[in-house]
Amino acid sequence: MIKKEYSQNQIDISTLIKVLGHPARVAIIEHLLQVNECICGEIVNVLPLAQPTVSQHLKELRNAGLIKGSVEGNTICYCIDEKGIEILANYFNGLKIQLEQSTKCC
Amino acid sequence: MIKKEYSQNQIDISTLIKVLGHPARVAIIEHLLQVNECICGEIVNVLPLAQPTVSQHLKELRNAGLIKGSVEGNTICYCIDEKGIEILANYFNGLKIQLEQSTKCC
DNA sequence: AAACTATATCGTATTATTGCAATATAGAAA
DNA sequence: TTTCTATATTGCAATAATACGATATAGTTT
Repeated sequence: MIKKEYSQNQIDISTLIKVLGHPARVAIIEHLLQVNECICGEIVNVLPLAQPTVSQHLKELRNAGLIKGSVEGNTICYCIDEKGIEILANYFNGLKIQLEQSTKCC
Repeated sequence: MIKKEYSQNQIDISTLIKVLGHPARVAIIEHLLQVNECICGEIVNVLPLAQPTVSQHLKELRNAGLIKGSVEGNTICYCIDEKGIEILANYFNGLKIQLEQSTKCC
């Protein structure tokens, strides 16, 4: 019995991944990618969700470092935080490369 | 009010992403990557979880197309399914590339 | 066939996530 | 300063995810 606990990396990356494990948050990222930046209200209009729910999803994305929001007077302008996306892209690319180098299995 | 529903792609990719949004399932993938292939029992020994729980996580990974399991007599040999990993790697790499091509924001 | 081993499934308790109405906050406009 | 507009927060109900003991299944060994 080895019974290792999860490594900090495993916890960190799964926590980050989890944030995009919801269609609303994927839709937000994809919308921001299309329009480059937009105010919160636009996202509320685009998604099939009420304003408080969108606000909640935006908060999670922000906490995770996947989007940034900057206050502009009355409104808040959101855009993608490249760093978060890059961490994810690098992680999965790393897995893919390791896979390519390993021998075929069962 | 535009209020679009999620696209099928958004639903599919978020569903796939979600499967890796748990440290146990990340740990399983990473272990399989290290050892190339192994029987279920080994994963039970490595993770800090009871056998039924591991079995459940393996099922989810398998249903999502992230691992494959082949029966070998009494035991089941699991290994990574490259296709699932590749879908994820490609998705995030696509986001990253689109980001690099877009202009800086707020 | 009886006992053993490896894995899966069932049932269920616990906890986490999601969604939203109601409300708070804070800047903008009147 | 009142009203309006944009966003956040609170409280809570509904649902989903997680973990595991108990048990089922199926191959293996004796």
